[in-house]
Amino acid sequence: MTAAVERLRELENSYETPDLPSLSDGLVRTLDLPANLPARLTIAQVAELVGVSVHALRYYERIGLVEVGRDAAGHRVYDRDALSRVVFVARLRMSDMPIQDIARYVDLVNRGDATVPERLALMQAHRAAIMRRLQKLRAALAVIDYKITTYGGDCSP
Amino acid sequence: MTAAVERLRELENSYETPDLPSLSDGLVRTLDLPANLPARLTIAQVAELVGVSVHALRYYERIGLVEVGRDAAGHRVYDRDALSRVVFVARLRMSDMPIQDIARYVDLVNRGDATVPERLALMQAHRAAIMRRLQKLRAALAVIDYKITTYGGDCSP
DNA sequence: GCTTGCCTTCGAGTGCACTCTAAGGCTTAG
DNA sequence: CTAAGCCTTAGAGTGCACTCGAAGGCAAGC
Repeated sequence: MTAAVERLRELENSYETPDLPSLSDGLVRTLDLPANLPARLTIAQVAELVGVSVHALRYYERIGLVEVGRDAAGHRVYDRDALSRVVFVARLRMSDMPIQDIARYVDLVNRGDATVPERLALMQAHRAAIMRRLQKLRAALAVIDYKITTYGGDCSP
Repeated sequence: MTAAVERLRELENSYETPDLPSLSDGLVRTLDLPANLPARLTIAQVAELVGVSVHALRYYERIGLVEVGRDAAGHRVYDRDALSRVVFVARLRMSDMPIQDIARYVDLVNRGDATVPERLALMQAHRAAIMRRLQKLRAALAVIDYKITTYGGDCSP
């Protein structure tokens, strides 16, 4: 558990975590859920915790990304499992994975162990997409820095 | 001119250009336009060169991001200026700057030198946005790598 | 008992950035 | 002469990912 967190930090640092203040992205940047969380959360609490809107949470449920139970009053009750799922989905969204791909992945998980290779392939493809995105962003950043430092402020490339 | 290109490379490298094959992003990653380009290009040539669709180019013109001349037949003629502008816009889009912000910037440029500080501020704000985006992507990448390496393939966070 | 404030559903609406369609014009090749 | 293959316009359509609205349920506080 703590080892997992350490490994995460390690991986994260190996990609040059910058010196900017690390914005709180809700739970999305922790690997294990905090142990002191209540076992059953309301939709508002999950939204706050994970950093997405309640609207988005309901939407995720509607399109089948998460299953969430209900209490006697018909209100959603997020248990540990549901919270895990939400955090997972939020992470993938954070890296711009299209909802459709996330849905596909979730579907594969629901289909059972036979789909493991396909899931892995999906993740690896997404990893490659993130790498490309990073590359482009870094290039853009370099251009913008060039523009800022040399100054000028015109519209030339 | 060559010094400028060198400086760009330098900046780019200072952000750890990864070892992935650098995708051809049209002209968007070069600082100076190649000298051997024809002085007047058709919309299709610009689209090919810059890596955006002709539809997008027309759209950019329609919303006022670029001004483009016409030939006798009413066809668009992109001169050096227009091409510069397009490359500039494409670069900003590449880093996910919203069209509205780009339009604002272009508008400031058209307004003249008095707007220079505001333009600089806009660029700096955008730079900060890119840094945040990079940060999030790196974090997401770390999580995904963790998932891929430890394997498992489930939906837990 | 009523207001406040959270929650519910379903369906419709929004914003962004294109993307495409329809109807037509010019130019060159066969 | 005509067909191919570019281009033009205005306006409508698309896909994504939410986001909101309307109408109503339930529980706590005044």
